[in-house]
Amino acid sequence: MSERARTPYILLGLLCHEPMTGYELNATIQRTVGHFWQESFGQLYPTLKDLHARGLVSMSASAAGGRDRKVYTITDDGRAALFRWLAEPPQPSVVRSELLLKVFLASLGGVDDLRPHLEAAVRAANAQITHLTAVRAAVDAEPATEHQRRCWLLTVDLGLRSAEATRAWAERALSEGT
Amino acid sequence: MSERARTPYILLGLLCHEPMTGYELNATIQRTVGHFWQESFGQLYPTLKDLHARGLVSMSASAAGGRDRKVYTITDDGRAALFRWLAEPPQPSVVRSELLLKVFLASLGGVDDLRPHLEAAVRAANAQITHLTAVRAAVDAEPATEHQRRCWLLTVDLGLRSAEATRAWAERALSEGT
DNA sequence: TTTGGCATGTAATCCGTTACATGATTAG
DNA sequence: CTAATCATGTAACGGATTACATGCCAAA
Repeated sequence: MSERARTPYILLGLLCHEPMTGYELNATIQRTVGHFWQESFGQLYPTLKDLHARGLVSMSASAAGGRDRKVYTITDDGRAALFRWLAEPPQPSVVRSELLLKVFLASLGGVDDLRPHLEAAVRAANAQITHLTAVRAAVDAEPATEHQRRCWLLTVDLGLRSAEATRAWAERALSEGT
Repeated sequence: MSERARTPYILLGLLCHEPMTGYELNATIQRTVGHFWQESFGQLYPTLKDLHARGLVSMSASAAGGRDRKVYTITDDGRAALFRWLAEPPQPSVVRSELLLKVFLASLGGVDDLRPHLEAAVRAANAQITHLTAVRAAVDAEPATEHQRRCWLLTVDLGLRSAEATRAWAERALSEGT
């Protein structure tokens, strides 16, 4: 398993809760950590295959009713690998904001070019706030321990703070006439 | 020029101000937009070559004193391509926070594993705030128009707000005992 | 003289997305 | 019947990083 790949760990982490298919893993990722993490099937399935080859997950295929279904279960080795990774300091995320790049370069041209971008940013931030507020409400309904819910809410909370910061920033920029 | 590549535009944008070498472009990127954008030489030099092949920049090589030096200047075509791109709605940035992933998965294991990560996040946010405060002070010393400075400060401002939001979040998480 | 800054580039690798390809089941 | 959901995968491509390779100039 390569050093920099992180897809394996989100999969191992979710499989720690319960065995799942690749399809279900994808849905769970979107539902729980979708606001700060995403995977594609093109990445997910090969990683699952690799994890299985390395013995970090076990797999039970059932072509029940003709529909393919491969349920993956985490192994002790998988759990050990996950916890080793969790203890390592997280790599700082690479930020690359196309919005800020266009804001920076807006000094070159007409100011009016910037307004639609900022207005879109406000709309996006509002949508994100709406979404995360709904997620926050939904967390309580989840069948999980108090501790699990608190960790999850923590991630939602930073998402909300970031979205609110972005909204406030964009609104101020708009009101100042850029 | 491929649809998704954005490296060409940061280069064209900076070359709009003044002709530069690849080496100088890299330094300028770090100094001005380093807090939300970064490039590597491995990406920069080939892109410059490509831009030249497409006539979006012109190049004058001078082996003055034995030291290689290729100064790139933006062309009218380059300026046109840049402004077309600037008018397009910015693509939302892909966020993938390893910190939040570990926070989310911390529900699985010991709470103590999370503390060092959060403390590191506070330190990183503080360092970022110190850095951006210095940048903000330095912008005034730059030889640029008022409008240019305002656009630049706008990007610094969002960086500061984000860093402050992250710091407040991490400190609260720590004080709540996770 | 040696370190650090200036200066340019290539090769290997890789993580990841998008598009493609296929098919069963279920609800309306 | 048909659309949405469940379900699994491959191939092509691509942007980007890292490591490698080279060499001059100036200052300490």
